[in-house]
Amino acid sequence: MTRMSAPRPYHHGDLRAALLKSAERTLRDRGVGALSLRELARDVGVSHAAPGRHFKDKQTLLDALALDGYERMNRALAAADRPDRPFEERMTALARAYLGFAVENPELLELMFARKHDPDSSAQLAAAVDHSLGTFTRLVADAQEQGEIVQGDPERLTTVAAASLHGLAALIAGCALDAEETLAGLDTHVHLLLHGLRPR
Amino acid sequence: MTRMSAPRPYHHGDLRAALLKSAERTLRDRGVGALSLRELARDVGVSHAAPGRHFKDKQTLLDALALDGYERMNRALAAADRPDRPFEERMTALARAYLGFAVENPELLELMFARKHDPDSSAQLAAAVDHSLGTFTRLVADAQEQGEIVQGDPERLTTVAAASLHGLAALIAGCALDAEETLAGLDTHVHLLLHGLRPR
DNA sequence: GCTCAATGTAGGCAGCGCCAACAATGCTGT
DNA sequence: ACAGCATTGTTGGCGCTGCCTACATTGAGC
Repeated sequence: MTRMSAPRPYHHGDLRAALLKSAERTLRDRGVGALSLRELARDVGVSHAAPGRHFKDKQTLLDALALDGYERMNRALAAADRPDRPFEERMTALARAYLGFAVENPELLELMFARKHDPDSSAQLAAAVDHSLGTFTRLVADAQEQGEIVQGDPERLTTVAAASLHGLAALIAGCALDAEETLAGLDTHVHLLLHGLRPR
Repeated sequence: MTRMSAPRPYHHGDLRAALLKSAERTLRDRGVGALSLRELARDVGVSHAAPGRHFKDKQTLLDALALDGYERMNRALAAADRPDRPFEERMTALARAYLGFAVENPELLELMFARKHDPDSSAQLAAAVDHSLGTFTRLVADAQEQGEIVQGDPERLTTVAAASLHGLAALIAGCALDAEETLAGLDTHVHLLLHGLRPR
């Protein structure tokens, strides 16, 4: 019995993961606008309705991509943190990790910070965001304890730092800033953030 | 001759403006994802292909919306600037103007900073971005001249300030920050930005 | 007043997301 | 062992979309 090119068994085995992987690649290569469930199904080699078994919605798939993005980013942030180092060094390392992720996954970042999410996913996404912010909040709290930064509502200080970094990321993603140049000047940027724009 | 409810003349008169106006409303009410050229045509009362006479593309219409957004934003920034005032006051006023615009036009802002633009529009959009940044660059240059802020590459200092504000805007747009709360704490935010996080 | 460019209309095409009906598969209890 | 059933994949179809082409109407310039 010659069977030509071993047809895939009726059941894929791990279609959900395969779809996410393929979607992640398309997202990176051609942007979120080019993502289509039907093309995704073709790429993976299943019928056009198969993805519907794993993602009730296109939005649900996008949310799953975003969640995966948060998990990777949070791992990167955790790996970059050096709690035993002085504040500025820690902050710079975290900034580098965050911006590195942003530069390499601009479309994904856009998805992660998009305002539209399925209600079912938003709880998990909110938790992931909290986890990311938590890394910075911990840093701020530690630094306040050591007297390395000013007192005051730690949440506000975290916001100042996070907004600065996220702004850089967003400007890079929007091509308003050059990625390499920004990364090269990141130490100075963080220094200015910590020491202020006013002369001392 | 009774003509019932005076049918619109064959030529609309200013279809382009009408389309942009209707699109802006839909964008604000239901987001960019809900924008459809055909629905737009129905709303304005023309045939489904009429918009194509004024916008070669859907992207071209989005770019036109973004450009209009920049013009309104730049007017708001220009109106808020008070060149005769001290640096911190000027910066706070600009920050308030920018964030006010961001809070009231989150979807539009997303469009303005989107990475995908038609090549024909991108020159005008780049000019509009430069105009926006120019307001801040001028502020930084003035302040350096007065010795109110540190010396150094003014472009870098502008980036620090712009990234911070844009980050706040993006976080608000992504619902990661509460709009009113952020606006209420804006003075403090700018103060921290200027004076740094480190104790003096 | 004729001509022509500009602008609006009608119809059609392929692709999309989503849905419902059906088919193949593998798990589970007896 | 195998019947029953939930899971997962397939097929077909609906209405929508953006875009294209051919045609109709209009206003402006000669």
